[in-house]
Amino acid sequence: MSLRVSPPLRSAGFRNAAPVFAALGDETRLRLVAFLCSSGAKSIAQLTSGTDITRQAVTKHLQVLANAGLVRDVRAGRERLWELEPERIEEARRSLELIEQQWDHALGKLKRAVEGTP
Amino acid sequence: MSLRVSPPLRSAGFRNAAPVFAALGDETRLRLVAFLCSSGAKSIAQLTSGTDITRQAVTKHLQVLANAGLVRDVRAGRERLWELEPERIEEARRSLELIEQQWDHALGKLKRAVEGTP
DNA sequence: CAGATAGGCAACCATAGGGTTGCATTTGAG
DNA sequence: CTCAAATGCAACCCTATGGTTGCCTATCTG
Repeated sequence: MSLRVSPPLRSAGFRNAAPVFAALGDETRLRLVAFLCSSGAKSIAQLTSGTDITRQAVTKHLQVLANAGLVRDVRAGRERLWELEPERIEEARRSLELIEQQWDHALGKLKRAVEGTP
Repeated sequence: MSLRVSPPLRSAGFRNAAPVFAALGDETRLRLVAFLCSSGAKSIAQLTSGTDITRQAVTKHLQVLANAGLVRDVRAGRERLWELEPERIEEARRSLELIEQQWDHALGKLKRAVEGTP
């Protein structure tokens, strides 16, 4: 056994999902994402305001999110607006969905049998 | 603006999702999860075999996954079997779903208008 | 019992990651 | 033109993290 993953998971380009999850695996970044997704494009200063961390820290976080393809920047005059890139979120969600499906396929039958569902 | 997230996202206990994403944000751990989800419970030795890393490294990864609630261990004689805990996967998936919904709510109208959908 | 198999514990190492401070640069507003 | 706002760049700090090696413990199996 070589941690060989079953075909459906492999074909899904599962390994590519790790950087996205890693980017989402920080509370500050998760807040940034949540904020951006509900409020549209914001500048760095706007995103920093109300936080207890520095503007540079926020910039770094945005950079991480950008490298993961979760966010995109748009220059607007002297400010730089950041907005969400929902495709990657969707990709990540689908990856989790695939895992769940695989799980159901491998063990769900037993579960269904126990629960008495035909 | 204080990175104040909108009510639906807050009520979802969004911050709790960060550790789960962080745990999934490593390729090795992602493989472990994928493998466990498709093959059921495995011992540490089984999970290590076929990997280029050490058994102790695998143990550490499993510990991280366990701390995030993604996996659970069951003692069986002299070996320790690890199995997936799909609830957290489901939680994480729902978090992403929420973000997407929020995004659609905030900007989807514009999108739909552009695409000519009534 | 003896040996091999499965795992636990702990120290140690190197690098990445989250944050900060300090200063330079671009650009909108008077 | 001048100044303040919005960023960019870079060095630096500390801790977390992925990984290793070495050794000890538990437990099947013959």
